[in-house]
Amino acid sequence: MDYLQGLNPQQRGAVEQTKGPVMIIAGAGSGKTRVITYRVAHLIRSGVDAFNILVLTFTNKAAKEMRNRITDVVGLEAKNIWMGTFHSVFAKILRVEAEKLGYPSNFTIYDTDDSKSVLKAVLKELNLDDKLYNPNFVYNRISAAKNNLVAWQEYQQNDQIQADDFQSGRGQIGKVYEMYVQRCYRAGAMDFDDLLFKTNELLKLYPDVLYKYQNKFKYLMVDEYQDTNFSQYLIVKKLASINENICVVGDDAQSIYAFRGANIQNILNFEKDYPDLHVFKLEQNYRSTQNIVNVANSIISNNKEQLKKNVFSEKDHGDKIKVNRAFSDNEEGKTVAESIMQERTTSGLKWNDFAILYRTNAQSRSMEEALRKLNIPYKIYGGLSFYQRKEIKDLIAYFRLTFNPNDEEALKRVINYPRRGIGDTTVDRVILSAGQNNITLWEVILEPAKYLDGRSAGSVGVFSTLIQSFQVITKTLSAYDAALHIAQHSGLLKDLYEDKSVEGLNRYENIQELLNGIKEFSEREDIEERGLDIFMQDVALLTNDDNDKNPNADTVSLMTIHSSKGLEFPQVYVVGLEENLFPSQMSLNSRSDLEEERRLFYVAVTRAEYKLNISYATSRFKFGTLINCEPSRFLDEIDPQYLELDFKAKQKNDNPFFNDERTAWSRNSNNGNNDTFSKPKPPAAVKTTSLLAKAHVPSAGFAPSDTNNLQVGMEVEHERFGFGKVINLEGKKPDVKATIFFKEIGQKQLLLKFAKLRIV
DNA sequence: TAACTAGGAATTTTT
DNA sequence: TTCCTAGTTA
Repeated sequence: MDYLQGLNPQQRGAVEQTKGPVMIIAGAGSGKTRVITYRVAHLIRSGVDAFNILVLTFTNKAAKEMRNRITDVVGLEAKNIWMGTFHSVFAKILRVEAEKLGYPSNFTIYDTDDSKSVLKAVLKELNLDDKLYNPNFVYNRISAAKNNLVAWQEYQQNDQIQADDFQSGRGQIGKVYEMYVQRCYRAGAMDFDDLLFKTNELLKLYPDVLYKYQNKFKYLMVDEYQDTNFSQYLIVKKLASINENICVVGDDAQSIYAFRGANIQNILNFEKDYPDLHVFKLEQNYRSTQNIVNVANSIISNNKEQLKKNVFSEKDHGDKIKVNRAFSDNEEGKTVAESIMQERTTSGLKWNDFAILYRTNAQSRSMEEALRKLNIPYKIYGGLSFYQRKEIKDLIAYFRLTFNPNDEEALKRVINYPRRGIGDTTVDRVILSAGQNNITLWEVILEPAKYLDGRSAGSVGVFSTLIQSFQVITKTLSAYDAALHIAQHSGLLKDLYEDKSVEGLNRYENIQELLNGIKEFSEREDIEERGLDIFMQDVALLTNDDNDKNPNADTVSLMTIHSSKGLEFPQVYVVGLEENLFPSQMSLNSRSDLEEERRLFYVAVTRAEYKLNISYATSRFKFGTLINCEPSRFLDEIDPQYLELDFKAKQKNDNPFFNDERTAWSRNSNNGNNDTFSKPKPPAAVKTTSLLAKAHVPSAGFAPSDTNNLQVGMEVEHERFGFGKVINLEGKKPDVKATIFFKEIGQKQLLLKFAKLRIV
């Protein structure tokens, strides 16, 4: 049991408590993965059959990493553990049991794009305005319903839900939900939420099936439990209800997916479900310096809803956290890039020791530009995943259609790509005809002469023959040969090959890469069935990092804070700490949303090992227009003793202006320093507040003065830059240039004919 | 049927 | 600002 050495008492307790319900509260950087892997290893070493263990994660990456690490400890036996994402594990079970629910076992899994496309078709058919019935909105509403196990019938009957929908003028959502479900069913397709929803249905309707899996999975572990939704919660609860050997691991402070239906109460209330629960708190942070951990703690202490814990670090105090203020988003990028450049030269770090984290993807642009100017290699994580690229989806749609010709989304995608003369009009006719005759689209296509007029019948006939030929060849060819055949004979490969643009070349290479992936799959020896159909079963559940070409390249990492969860970097830059950006404007309406933003900030801060830089800009471009920004309220919440303010304002004592009345500088008390959201502050914090001067709010009734008689030494107010003193005037009218020292942002040169100045 | 153009929207996103 | 979609025109 050598692996037990080197664990702290809490970690060891969590590993050794293998019986009964266990909750592990794992603070950031507390060695969570290690504990889970050792715990599973320990189960096996203690004689538990690996076949009886189920480990659920949220990402493929986490599952893969965990399996590798368990293999390191217990060897090949690790292969027999059921380990994977909620979606992949239950998709696997659903394929076995599908017929009980009226689905084919090779049902298609619709991704979000497919789902939205179905919704658009339904909205169109119901003649609903898709401004009001925004497909994204409707999708989220239906998704939320499914995640809370509200079926469409119930949705339509629930007074509260109906009242909400009617109040927002969207009374037809229930009807849309119903039709959406029927469309998916007709297409032999389940969406992501269905994989969990239908699993619940299965376990509810078939007690024998439930019993079978309860006995199979005698030991359950769930990672990132704070991110489970109700649907997931109930599956886990049911499966565990006989043996109650359930261990959940999570950190309520890092719950950042409530907006997708995650229910933080699942972890907060776990004790109520299992009164004889063993709780282990992993509180020692092995990742970050004390300063960083303390900053994180001071942030999260502003949240009301949380489990008590005391995260601490025994590392050095480390540097204080630098806070930088920039004039603009570009300036912010420049400062970050220069800082990275300098840090790397002085510290001997590699590029991939640095990460830039932001709240929204749009912020990457200014960072990228600045990095490019300094020739710093970088990589943006997130964005469009490999499997979401158009060309990949196109080819996969051919595969999907081959195995499940009822898959209408796949059909619509490829029926006229590459172009074969089947336009929208023809497709509409097919859809209409299917509706009139109460048959599937595929059945219409199989007999075009019967349902369509001459010209379109011909081209549709060619298409159906093509797909049927694919159905035949996939029966005999290997996955790779079949995939290549389809890529070639569909005309897709040729179409891409003929596009000689850079993007076209890229697309062609992506297809090659997909084919290579399939080739690898066909040659795998650890699985028996290696047909293209088997490859296809999981493909909808693959994402981004399942296809990272060279994960070890030495580049600076750029990503949203959401995608940084679980990662760590020696030096981290968190940018854009501004009101309405972080916290996001959309989160300001409710305490729970704001608390989620704060947890997000907590996640960002705890990514850093020993250097953390935070920055904000006082102005930035948003949708093409320059807007003023105020520093984030989160900055005020940090205990200032851990901060180092890295901008001009800190030299304020040298500045004669600061002897003036303070009122003009410090923010008025209801401005960001909102007592509803933050605790009362010690005096020190108030002082900091004035340092983090927000963008200037013009005095009431601000009106520009006539500046013809402006003299050196006069005090002025600028709409954006605030109050300042004229230091110099040069040039002839009308091109007089004034040098003004602004109290808040420092020296600026302004052309009087443009500048809107009020003489104070 | 296909290419072009103008208008509108634009957090976060493990599956 | 950019990106996407829907509508228009050739």
